[in-house]
Amino acid sequence: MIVNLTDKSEESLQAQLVRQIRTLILYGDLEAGRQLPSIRQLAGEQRVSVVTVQRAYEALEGLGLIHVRRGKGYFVSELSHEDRMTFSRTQLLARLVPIFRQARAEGLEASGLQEAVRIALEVSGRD
Amino acid sequence: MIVNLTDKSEESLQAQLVRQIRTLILYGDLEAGRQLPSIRQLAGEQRVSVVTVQRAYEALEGLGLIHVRRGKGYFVSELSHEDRMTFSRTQLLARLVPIFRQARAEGLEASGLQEAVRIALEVSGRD
Amino acid sequence: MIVNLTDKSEESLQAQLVRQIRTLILYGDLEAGRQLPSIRQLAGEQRVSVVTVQRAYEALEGLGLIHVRRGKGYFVSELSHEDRMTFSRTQLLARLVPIFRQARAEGLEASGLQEAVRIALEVSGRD
Amino acid sequence: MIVNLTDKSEESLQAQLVRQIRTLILYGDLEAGRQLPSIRQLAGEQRVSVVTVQRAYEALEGLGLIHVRRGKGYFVSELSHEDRMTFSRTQLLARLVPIFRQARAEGLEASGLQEAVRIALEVSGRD
DNA sequence: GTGGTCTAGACCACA
DNA sequence: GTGGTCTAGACCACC
Repeated sequence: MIVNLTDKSEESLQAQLVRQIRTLILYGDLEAGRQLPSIRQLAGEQRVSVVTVQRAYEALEGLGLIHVRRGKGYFVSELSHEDRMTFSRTQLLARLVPIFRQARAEGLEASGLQEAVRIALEVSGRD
Repeated sequence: MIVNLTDKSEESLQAQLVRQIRTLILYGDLEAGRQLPSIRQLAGEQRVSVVTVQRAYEALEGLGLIHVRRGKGYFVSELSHEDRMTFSRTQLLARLVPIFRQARAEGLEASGLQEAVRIALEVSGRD
Repeated sequence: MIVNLTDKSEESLQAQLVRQIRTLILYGDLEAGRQLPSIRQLAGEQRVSVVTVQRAYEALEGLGLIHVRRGKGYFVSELSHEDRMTFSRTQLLARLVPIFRQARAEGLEASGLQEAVRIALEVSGRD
Repeated sequence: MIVNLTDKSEESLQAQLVRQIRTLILYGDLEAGRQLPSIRQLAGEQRVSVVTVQRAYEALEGLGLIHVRRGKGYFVSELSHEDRMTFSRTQLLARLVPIFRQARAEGLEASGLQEAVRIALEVSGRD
């Protein structure tokens, strides 16, 4: 499983793990039912503490994206394509709303907001 | 100057100060050239450590929104309406792009993104 | 013999085996003197390790519900109907007391306790 | 703050902390708004790891019984007497139902259940 | 001072 | 082998 961790980011290692694995699952690179690397294995590979990986896995479990089978390991949960899209859209919405509120509070008009959104959509679509 | 701080938020006091003062300036409630409350005064009013205010002011200075005059205090920098809009839009853009990238990485199509944006714009407009 | 195991429960496989076989015996589905499936057979049927079944049988033996005959296998022990009821009631009592103690320590009055018990009895009786 | 930990119990240290502090709060020994001992202090006093205390505090926060103020510490949340009773009753109910179901599955009649409950209530009320 | 995060070991129950 | 729990250190941002 491919993840890239850096301690130069202001995002914690745990958070980086959660975000990246979340992406792998939602995008479909980790299909439902597949076993995740064991806590110890991933910790070893990524040179992080077991506790860090464990907490990341617990967080993903809390999101309903993975589940644990005692003595077996962690597995990707069953999510329909629709489930995944709904999940992504909900999370996206939760992040956008406060940002738009802030921008509005600073005096940006709807037209300015839309312009910024248009550019951001375009920029994010490249590369 | 009206700010509302709470130590129940997960946003740090410093971050709350920066965000709220930034909003006051960009929205125009604090016009250019006006003096900000002294560090000690604001700290006293808000029951907050001097260091917290100090660092918040430094952050705003780094953003180019305020400047210090030795021995006088902090003042709101000159920004044309256009400057303010540009500033807001730039900051907005910087926050939106990584979010959209993440959503795209999770498989959300342009149509799904736009749908979420449409809803978020509407929701954020109510207040 | 009918048991249902799942590795999605937080109850260990061993504990699930003990609880379910215990129920079969106490309810009378497994009459006294009857031979239990061999360790290997049950392990095979249930896709579970031999060790898991072994330990479950040992636990049931410790409870006095089954006994082993060297070279023959495990058998359901002789228990009169009254014995079974006494056993169930004793086990029930042992589980209820600490729970009630805890609730009392949290300030629940006798009336509140009884109300909760009344509801729990009703809810557990449906299905 | 008085807690008693033992590593002889099969209950984890974390769980013991959660249960005991929960009791102190619900019973009213720790009144609303009061600051809990700092993670480090409690860890030192009780000779447990900081992480153990931290996870216990996080669990209590998840239950809504305490909350954290950054850089200040953990504090007991505001709960009306009624809130506390509701909380206790709900938790109690959640523990009783599966126990009663199990007893019923083993053939205990309503009368037997009630008899056991009666005795348990009495026993738990002594000392 | 506070909590938040992290490390590198360790022991346990369970499979 | 797996996860669950624990320890005893450590560094950081924040107050």
